[in-house]
Amino acid sequence: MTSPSSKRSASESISPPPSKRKRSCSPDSFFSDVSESPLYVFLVDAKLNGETIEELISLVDQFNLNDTAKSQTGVELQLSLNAEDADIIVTEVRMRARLERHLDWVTAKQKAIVTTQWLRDSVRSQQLLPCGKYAALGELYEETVHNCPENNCAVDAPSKAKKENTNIRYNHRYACMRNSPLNCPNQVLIKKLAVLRRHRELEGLDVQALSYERAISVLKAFPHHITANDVQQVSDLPHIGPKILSKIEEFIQRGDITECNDILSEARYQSLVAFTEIYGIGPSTARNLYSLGLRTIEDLEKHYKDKDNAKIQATRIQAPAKKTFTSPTSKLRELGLPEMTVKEALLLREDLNVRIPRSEVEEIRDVIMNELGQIRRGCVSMITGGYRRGKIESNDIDIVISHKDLKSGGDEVKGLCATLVKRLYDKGIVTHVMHLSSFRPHNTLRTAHWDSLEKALTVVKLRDNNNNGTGQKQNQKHIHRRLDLIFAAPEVYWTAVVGWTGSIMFERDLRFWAKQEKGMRFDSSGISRRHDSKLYFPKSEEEVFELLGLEWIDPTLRNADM
DNA sequence: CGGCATACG
DNA sequence: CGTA
DNA sequence: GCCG
Repeated sequence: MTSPSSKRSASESISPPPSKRKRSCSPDSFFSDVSESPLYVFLVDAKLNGETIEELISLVDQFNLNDTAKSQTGVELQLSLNAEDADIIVTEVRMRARLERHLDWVTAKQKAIVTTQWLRDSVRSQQLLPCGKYAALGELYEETVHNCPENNCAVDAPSKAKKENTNIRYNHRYACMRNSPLNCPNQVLIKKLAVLRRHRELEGLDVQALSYERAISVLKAFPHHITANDVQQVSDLPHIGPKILSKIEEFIQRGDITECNDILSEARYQSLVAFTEIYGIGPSTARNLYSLGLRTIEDLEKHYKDKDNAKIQATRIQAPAKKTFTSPTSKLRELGLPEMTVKEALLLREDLNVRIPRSEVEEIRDVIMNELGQIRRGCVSMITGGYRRGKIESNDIDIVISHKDLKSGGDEVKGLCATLVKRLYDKGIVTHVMHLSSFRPHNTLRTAHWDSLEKALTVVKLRDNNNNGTGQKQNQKHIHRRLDLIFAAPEVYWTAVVGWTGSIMFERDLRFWAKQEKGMRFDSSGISRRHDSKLYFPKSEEEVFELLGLEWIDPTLRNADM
């Protein structure tokens, strides 16, 4: 999968202007007579095995033998021997560099470049389908749509000089192949769809919630404001099906979505949203509390008043008496750290819902790393999460920590997580520890993973050292902040960085892509091959992407969530 | 019609 | 189930 | 709810 020879750079090179082979749009083509000039199809054999090639060739024959198909489209298909003379390029290649080994970029831009699925579906449906959904390269999406034989008679005249083609990777099926900026031209629409998504999630309709999440993610990468003219293009996007498209159409027409307003006015929705803002209360618990008749945060406070030592996990209403959960208490208790209770989560709620400016994220990082420096030398760290994706304000702070020494570093960081957290707690910097994991003992049964990651989910509050001796209470500068510390062995540092940079949808699709298309397993503590569990240790973030066969995407373009 | 990320407590 |  |  490495490309040794053709390391041609991104510059457009040499080749003469390719013969502009434009299909005729003469009125003749509208009659059911098959036009004299066939539609030329070029198969890029890269990544196709012999069996697939045979299949594709026989599909072409099948199309030509099908009278319905021929009369509906008015063309025959003809395999082309070179890309230049073709109208449409069929390929399984998904990346520019790889494609450029088979045809030059200037030519590519004048063709419709589609996946093999386009051919399959076109033949099956006996017509030439729109290319948008089948564009093989996101980078050439516009060109593919424009050069698609299906529409090149219809939409030629008003071809507005489309220039804003710099953010072209937006139509891929996987979020990890799209450029998703922090803010996009369709934020208003997305915000309304997010209400539908949240509603499905709160009501336990996880699968529908996921669909909305994906649709939102796709729209997040869409490069321009959607108007009535774009409906076709939008419906061609992946993960936009009939249901969600109809919502989008409603929004285009009315500037609003009825179901969204209905949901927002539901008392139940409002309560569930409020409940789940408390750390440790998710959709299921929220619904249970609601069914007990509780409606407001005040109701919750009253409800938890007596049993104020209730652990957050104990909030379940219908205890499934069968399973006796082993108390997840042990680790914290060992270190003399108090557990998180609902009561405390309620007290923290206000603070934790306040966004954290970048400067304070850095301030906290500095304090933490200063403390760490006093117990271990040679540690390295990176702030990941929303901060790294460029957010002006973060919900929490994620710091990935490792050691600069690739060889001895694993031992250097082993156990460090608990040690550091204990120290920070004793100093009053860490006020709460919601979760603390240590190195798992090597599991000989499931050898796919080994011990490599420690993490602590904490709450911190920095001291306000603004005392001028009078002891007067000034405005408290610092409030409680959520801080996640992730300790990674040096070999998996970059994997952890990618894994903790997000966004969530980006991560899910990274793993999904790795599984579906690469037979790999990705988790923040390692990358491995699925069939033999061979492990990989990328030495930079770029190498992580390369290993997974992905183009590197800048962290600020990984904002695939709302 | 099955699958949808993955792991841990 | 909740969290990342 | 959408995809393969």
